[in-house]
Amino acid sequence: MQTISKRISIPTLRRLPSYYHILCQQSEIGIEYISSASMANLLGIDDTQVRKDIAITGYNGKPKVGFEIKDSKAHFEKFLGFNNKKRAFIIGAGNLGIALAKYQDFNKYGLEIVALFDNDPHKIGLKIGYKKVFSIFDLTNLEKEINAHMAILTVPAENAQDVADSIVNAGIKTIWNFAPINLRVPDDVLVWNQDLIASFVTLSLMLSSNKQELNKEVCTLI
Amino acid sequence: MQTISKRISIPTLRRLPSYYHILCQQSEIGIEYISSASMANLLGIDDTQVRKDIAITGYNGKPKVGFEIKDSKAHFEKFLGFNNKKRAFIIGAGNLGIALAKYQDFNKYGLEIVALFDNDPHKIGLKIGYKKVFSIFDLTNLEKEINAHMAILTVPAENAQDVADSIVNAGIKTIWNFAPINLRVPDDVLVWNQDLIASFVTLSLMLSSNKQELNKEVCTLI
DNA sequence: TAGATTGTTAATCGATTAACAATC
DNA sequence: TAGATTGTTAATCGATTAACAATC
Repeated sequence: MQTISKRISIPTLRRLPSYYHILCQQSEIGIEYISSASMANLLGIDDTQVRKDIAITGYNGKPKVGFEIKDSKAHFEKFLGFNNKKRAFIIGAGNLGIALAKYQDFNKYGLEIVALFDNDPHKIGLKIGYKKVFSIFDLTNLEKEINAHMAILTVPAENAQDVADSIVNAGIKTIWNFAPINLRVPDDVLVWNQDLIASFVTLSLMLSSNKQELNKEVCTLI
Repeated sequence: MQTISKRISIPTLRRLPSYYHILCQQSEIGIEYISSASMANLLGIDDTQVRKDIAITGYNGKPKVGFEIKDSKAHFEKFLGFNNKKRAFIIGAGNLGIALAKYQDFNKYGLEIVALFDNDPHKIGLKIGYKKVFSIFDLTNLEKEINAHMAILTVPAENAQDVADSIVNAGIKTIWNFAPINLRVPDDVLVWNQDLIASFVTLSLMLSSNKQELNKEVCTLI
């Protein structure tokens, strides 16, 4: 298990997966080494940033040659915790909840979706792939049994606060929130907002207000 | 039409939708005024930030009372461009593409999804709600006819670069990219990454590395 | 060796927060 | 009026970028 000594800033944490994506892409085309300058160029950022970010994860490049792709890729896989599975419940078996439940790739990155929950009697008992849809009233019991690390909240905005309360009551401490709403939760619960509406609105603001500056800009929304 | 004099920073742009969410919530419970301190408290940020952010959109609060909710809500609706419809194509009629196509709320916020595209002959011709699935080969022609403002890319990572090339060739200048991959596009094309895998990875890094600091923290991922 | 690229320290830049006069 | 809250200027903080010695 990796021990992180220095605190890693959120901007850095957000960039780490991008480096991993690049290492994968380069690995596939059979390249052995890549420089921080190449990575920076692909991402539209500064090369010093790349070296600093990678350094803080505890990996070292080689002067003169750069970063060994296979080796650093393996390092990232360990550091990013792909083998350390996090169990999650999806709360809300609507279109988005089902789409996320069916998204196979999550597994490769350490996310194991174990079940779905809904309040619609017609949905309870259904199977999404191998994952069963349970009644929201069974959440507390199943959490006791399975001890999921997080709840992925994909219910309509109107119900999101009530459902968040149930999640908190069930003892789950992390909510990945897809509802376009500001949840009120106790201090020890982490809410990670993934508001696609806000994301779209921000994008369209960028388009209308900052158009002249967009060239060469690639925006990451994590 | 709103004219923006000062450039608005991306962190500010990302916070604007949150203020709107709060105004909506407060409006529903019938409150007339809200102070920047209350909003800041709900979002876990500083109240000066709230006042500065709102000021830059051209709205003014009232000393002693705060921000008039109905009025500022209307201001935000105009400023955030909800009535200025942006037409979009969804490229990739998989689970996620279909979920987004069925998401009614986008319309209220100015996003009009007009059609879907796929390369699977079994999907071409299907209707998702009122939206038809076209062949990816029809993209250029339909873009000439409809002039969509953006492409929402929801194909598997393996095909994302090829499909992005088609999107660029069709003349679309904005890509909202849900594929977990770094796209290469010409300088005049904006890529807005919405990589849910990277988002999950960042979240799990937060959980493992910064656990002690998470209290009271609410994270927005836009 | 010379040249390229690293890791790291110092400088810059910009965002956040503090302080406070202006205002209803 | 007094008190609360605003808008804004100044100070702080932290992230990004520049500079450069160390290294293979």
